[in-house]
Amino acid sequence: MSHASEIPYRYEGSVPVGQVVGSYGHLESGEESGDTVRVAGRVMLLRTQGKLAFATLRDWTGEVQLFCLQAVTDRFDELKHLNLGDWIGADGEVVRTKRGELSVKVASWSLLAEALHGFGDKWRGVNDPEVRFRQREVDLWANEGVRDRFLLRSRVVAAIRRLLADRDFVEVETPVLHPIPGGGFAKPFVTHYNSMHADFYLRIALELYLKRCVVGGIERVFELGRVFRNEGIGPKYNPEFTMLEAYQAYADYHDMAELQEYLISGAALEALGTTKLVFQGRELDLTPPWRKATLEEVVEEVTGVEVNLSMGSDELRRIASSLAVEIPERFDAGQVLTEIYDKTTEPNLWGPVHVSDYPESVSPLTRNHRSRPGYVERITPIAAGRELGECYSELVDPADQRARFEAQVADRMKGDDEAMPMDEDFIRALERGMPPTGGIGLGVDRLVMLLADVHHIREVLLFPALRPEAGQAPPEA
RNA sequence: GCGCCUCUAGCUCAAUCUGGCAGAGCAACGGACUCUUAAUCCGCAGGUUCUGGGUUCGAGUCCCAGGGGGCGCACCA
Repeated sequence: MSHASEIPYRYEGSVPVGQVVGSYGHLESGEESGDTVRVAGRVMLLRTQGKLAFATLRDWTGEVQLFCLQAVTDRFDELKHLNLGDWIGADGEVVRTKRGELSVKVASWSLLAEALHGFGDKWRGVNDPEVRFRQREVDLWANEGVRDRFLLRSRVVAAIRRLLADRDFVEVETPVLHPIPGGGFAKPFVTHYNSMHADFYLRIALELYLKRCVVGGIERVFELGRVFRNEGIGPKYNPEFTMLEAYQAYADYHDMAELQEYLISGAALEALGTTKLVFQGRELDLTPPWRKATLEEVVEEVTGVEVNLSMGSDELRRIASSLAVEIPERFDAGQVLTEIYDKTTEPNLWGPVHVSDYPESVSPLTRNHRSRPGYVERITPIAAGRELGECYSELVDPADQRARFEAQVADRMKGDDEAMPMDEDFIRALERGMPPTGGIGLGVDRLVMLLADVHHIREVLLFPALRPEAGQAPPEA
């Protein structure tokens, strides 16, 4: 039996439940306020008792009890037969019951939506991951804390925008469809543009277009957007994720490390009210300034082994082997050094710490170090054993950039399918003159994971990537 | 891609180890109840135990194959 025809098109004047609870905390048990309010939300629990009924009504600001009396409440018998999960709106006086529960004593009410499917065990909700992630709407209202986590995410993103605006950064939107994938190391998704008879790539990074904005005179520019990487799914990996990149003219990587601290600690402060948090049971203090250390220093701290790029490839490979780190044949000394750091050190840095100065061969868009040959000016902010982002002194010399791309193309020929292709458009932009510029990248999902204290990226993505459901054929089979 | 684990009522889970009538709570349905708080009480109903095959007098349970899902590894800057 459908009640669709009863559902109004509009429901006016309802007050957030949290506001009702906040405003009438002073009522004594058994006291009636004399004030009538209208509330709306989902019926979470229903306790009927003859000529009395109590319902728990939840909206996105909180819960309040509905107190219903046969003698007072319209359509009382109908109300007693609502389903858990139905949406209703109710008008009534704010009272506190004899047993002390703040309530709306319902005079009249309207059905606003019917829940035709159950929503799991009323105490334990739904555990099945298949339901939690494929039918997230169920997870959002059946499981404690899930919706709050996404509200937290929203606050983090809003905070990042505001903090950047406060430093005069301008937000832009650049193409998602790229003729040449660039700006990072990753396998792209390929798509086809019918009217151009050409393949395009979903972007793997924002970098190259944003730098062209700087060349064009947008001196502080950022984009907060989705990027796509054709990779496996894991606790920290989803094939599409949200990345912040920001570029600032006249700044170097130290300035950008400071910007990272400002954004990360500022987002924590705005979203959580503090920069001192607990992640997976361990304290983490994001209050700036963060410690700075070179890559070699942190490797030595964690492993007790001294490493240095000037040791050369053979010596570094011997060290890697002694630390049980496997190294692919094609790696050069810089890649070996970075691999040792990635495998042995980074997961053990609780931080927060800025790890600085990476080998040139792993950073083809980054400017050479001003005093350390073979290195580039790159800092990675690490907290809780994870990389939150990147900070760079950007490479601005077009000739150098061309040489780096050529080295990448050579790697690609050797079988590295994540090495960057040549991008002539980008080089031409640099040839028009790019001022000294600092850049950052920040993984928004991983930042939210840290602040929300969850260990799986699925918990901070509303609709994480899942295998297509069996039996769900694509539109064009 | 490799390894491990898992699949029982709408939901959350027992029964599986050690083969012997497939169960409970919640939800649903019917009823009682004027202060409940995961209300309580009475009643009723609910199953292709993921699928297929095998062993056995007898399989939810053991074996094989397949499927869904999870976790780990690999991939992943």
